[in-house]
Amino acid sequence: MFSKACEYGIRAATYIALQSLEDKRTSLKDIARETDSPVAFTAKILQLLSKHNIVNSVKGAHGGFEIEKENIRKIKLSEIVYAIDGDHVYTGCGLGLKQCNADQPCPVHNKFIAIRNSLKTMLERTTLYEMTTGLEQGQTFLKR
Amino acid sequence: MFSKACEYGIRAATYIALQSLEDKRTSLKDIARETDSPVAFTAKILQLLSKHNIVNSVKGAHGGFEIEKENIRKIKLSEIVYAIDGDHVYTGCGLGLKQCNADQPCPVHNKFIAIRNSLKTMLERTTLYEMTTGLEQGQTFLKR
DNA sequence: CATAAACAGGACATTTTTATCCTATTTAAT
DNA sequence: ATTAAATAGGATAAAAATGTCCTGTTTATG
Repeated sequence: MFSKACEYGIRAATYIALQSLEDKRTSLKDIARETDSPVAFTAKILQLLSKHNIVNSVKGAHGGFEIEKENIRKIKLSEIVYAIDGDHVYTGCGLGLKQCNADQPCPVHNKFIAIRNSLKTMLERTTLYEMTTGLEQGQTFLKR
Repeated sequence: MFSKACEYGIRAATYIALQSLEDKRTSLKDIARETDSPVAFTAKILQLLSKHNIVNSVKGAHGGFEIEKENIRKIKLSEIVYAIDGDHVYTGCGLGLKQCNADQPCPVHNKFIAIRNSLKTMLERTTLYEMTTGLEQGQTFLKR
């Protein structure tokens, strides 16, 4: 569904959100450990998320990553996916045709549209905040 | 959604089905041309589909690929996807966790399950025959 | 001011996916 | 029998994705 980079990105953003809710800034090292992701690769992805203003990065000693509390309930999964994987998930043809639309559709155009729309809707409706609920109580997990 | 190989595979199988409905056996060369796919790569994919008994390959002069007519209405898209991409589409965790299930779910487990189930159902319900309708009349396309 | 902790980013390495090439084998037709 | 048209399959190449390393810069703190 998503690239590895995107999977790591969602997990990282979720962990940062969880920490930010407790006013804790968190370091790359911690993020990678708590999401079971490769450190240096995660660094690249966080740079991306930072450039897209999804996370704030703070340099220097006591630096790290954080998300403004008020944004945690605003940021949607769709924004993270878009920042990392682009809009391919939403727009690309299921059979890989370059040109595939209502006028010149592939044989499964409409069926794929339906699936993709539900995926799109889901991603657009799911907030980072929602992602964090359950993590504290060990009901959901970001690694394993 | 699917790998390139799988996209080519679905397009190839659909074209072969279309030809087989008219009792025409079709060659790799034709398939690749009519689905705008790389010839040699398509050959590999057709070997896979042949091993999975989705298409029949006939060697030698006047050889090529075909699908038994009675099977065209039986073969589902899900079988083609499974032959090429395996079951990853259905089973893998949306956030890439190795272990993700109802007991130890990732934060979007249920939401992904829903999407994937609708994808699974769609693939299991769509037959190769259904893929071919519309191609003749230029209502749907396998290239472009 | 010096030091250590932390991110930024370029360069490089590895792995996977995609794609090509070549030779062998099969088979119809002359 | 020979030839030409096909697929099979191993080896190789190219491209993309994933992952690592190193140096530079920033910043809090002693």
